Amino acid sequence: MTNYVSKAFSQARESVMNALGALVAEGIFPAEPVPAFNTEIPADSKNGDVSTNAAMVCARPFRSAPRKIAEAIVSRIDLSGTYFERCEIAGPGFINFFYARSWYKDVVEAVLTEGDSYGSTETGRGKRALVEFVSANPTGPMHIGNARGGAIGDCLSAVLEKAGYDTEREFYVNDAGNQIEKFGKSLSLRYMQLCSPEGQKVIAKGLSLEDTCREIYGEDGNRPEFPMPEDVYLGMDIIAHAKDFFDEYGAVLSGQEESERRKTLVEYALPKNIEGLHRDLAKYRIEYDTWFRESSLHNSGAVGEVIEKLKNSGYTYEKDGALWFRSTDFGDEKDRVLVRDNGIPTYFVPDIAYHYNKLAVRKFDKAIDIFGADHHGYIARLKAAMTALGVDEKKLDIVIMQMVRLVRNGETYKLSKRSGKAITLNTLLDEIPIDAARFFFNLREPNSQFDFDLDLAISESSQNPVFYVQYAHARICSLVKKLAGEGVEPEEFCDAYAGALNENAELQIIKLMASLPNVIDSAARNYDPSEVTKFVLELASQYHSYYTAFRIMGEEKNVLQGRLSLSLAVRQVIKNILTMFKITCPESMASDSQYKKEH
RNA sequence: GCGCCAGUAGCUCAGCUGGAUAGAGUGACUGGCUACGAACCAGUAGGUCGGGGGUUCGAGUCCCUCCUGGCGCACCA
Repeated sequence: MTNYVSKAFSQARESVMNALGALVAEGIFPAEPVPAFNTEIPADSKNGDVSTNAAMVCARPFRSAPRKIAEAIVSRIDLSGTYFERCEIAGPGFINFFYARSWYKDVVEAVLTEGDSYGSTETGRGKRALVEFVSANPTGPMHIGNARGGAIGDCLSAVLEKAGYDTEREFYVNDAGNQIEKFGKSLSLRYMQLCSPEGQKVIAKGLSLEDTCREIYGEDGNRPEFPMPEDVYLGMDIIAHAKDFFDEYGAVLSGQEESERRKTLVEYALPKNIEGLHRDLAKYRIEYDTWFRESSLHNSGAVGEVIEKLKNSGYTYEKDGALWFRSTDFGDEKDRVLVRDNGIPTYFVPDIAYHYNKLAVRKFDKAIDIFGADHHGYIARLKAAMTALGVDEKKLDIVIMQMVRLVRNGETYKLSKRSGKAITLNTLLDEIPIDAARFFFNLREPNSQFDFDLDLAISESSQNPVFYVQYAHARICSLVKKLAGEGVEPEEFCDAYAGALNENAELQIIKLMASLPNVIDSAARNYDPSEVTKFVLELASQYHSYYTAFRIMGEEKNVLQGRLSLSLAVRQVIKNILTMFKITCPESMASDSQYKKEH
């Protein structure tokens, strides 16, 4: 798994350093330490394939003009044994290196021989990463924000895997605490409303579930006859659970204690909801390694232990009957309550126990959470707690994902879970292709807010960039088939074929493909899968352009085989990326006539 | 008021640790299928990189300040 960009970079740096060493030895330059200098790929290929600013940063210590230094370096530089055929001075003092043919040949060969594993790196080898994402409350269906979080989390996991990390995906199930209390309260209220005389009247009509709900509660689920308190869920899904239970067991719970009724209803509805989360996420092609239950932390005593550990750490105190964590000692804005004055721990405590479990118990080298932007204030206190517990907080990384604003007919929707009016993940996936959703949500970096235009996503999903990439792949498949029909099969890539790749467009494509390992590493380091998405879009774009400008069939043999090998390499790279993102990689697109009929 | 994130073409956004002439898509306009797939390509038009200071060989990128927008600032999760 050679990285040809990195290899060329280090060759360039080494030859510059050797030249500088010689110049200093000859007394031409003072024996000052060489400052750190950059090696980079210039934006414009006219400025070479690899460029360094070494001469410019040496200007000050050597007390000489950058261009003069560059000239001296170039006069002493030895490029034999490197991938470069020459170098030259340009602009204010850049030294620009130009690849020899052997570099291009080796890159194409590497893509073809490494095949499905091309692009993988060993950066994270031996390290275990845990990515926790979505972790939607099991009290209701998932919404469009979870769709973004799911796509980002799953594709980020894939990026980390490519970068060599032993990666696990995890869903944290909040099956305990206040949310569940609220869930039980909501279920109980709805159930009792169904048992009431007004409810019974409607049920007697034997309508469908949906119509029953509308008839009883109106469109928004909140009719004045059935007032609902502030702290309950109003969504139709709650009503549906209550109705299902009623249909199965009738009014058996109406005479029971409120707490008993809530418990029974939660035990009835929660597993169904969790099953629904599994189902919807599987449909979205997300498979978790672990579904971690919050309740397990309570049952195992881990929550109590964490309180003890924090007390022993000395970073807690009691005030107003509550137990506080001195998180300001670690840079948090204010201290936080761990245990309320009523003796019940806040949500913070099981969350500390959970992250302690990830890092100290299960010993992951990296624990990565995908948070919605509304939780960003939570990061400081969580890291503070890790530090207080003696866990290296640098192992905990939080990716902040900005909220999705839903736009329909030019209007923005306010997502409200309480009212139950949010667009569910399931609805979204019914309306737009999964390929498109997974790609679309990884088009921008997580920490950028963007509008999700539902009209656009539905009516013009064929314009989604994912089709552009898939089309490039299908085109190459089609080309290979066509050639096979003419009796032309791809042959092993050799010097003669490589030598026929002379067009600038061809060399650019090869350079782009060579950078995939760097893109993977960068995306893993920045926790940003969109870097990979942008890369594959750029590759598809360059290939489409190339394909239109140059012919392959009917060309002289070396040219034909050279271009065919290049095309096969492009196809391989596209396939590797789409596959890692769990996006289908079609060998043919729907036929043109069929496409036009549909649009 | 305090904190986090952002402001780049009409719209949606790229722009890697400061680098050479700021780029795509989309919309508008103009061309290209008897052609390896036109879900494609080529071209034209569109910019005071929110405003103002500063740092240096060099700033969309770093620092300060102001303006605007999003999100937070619970003994909710």
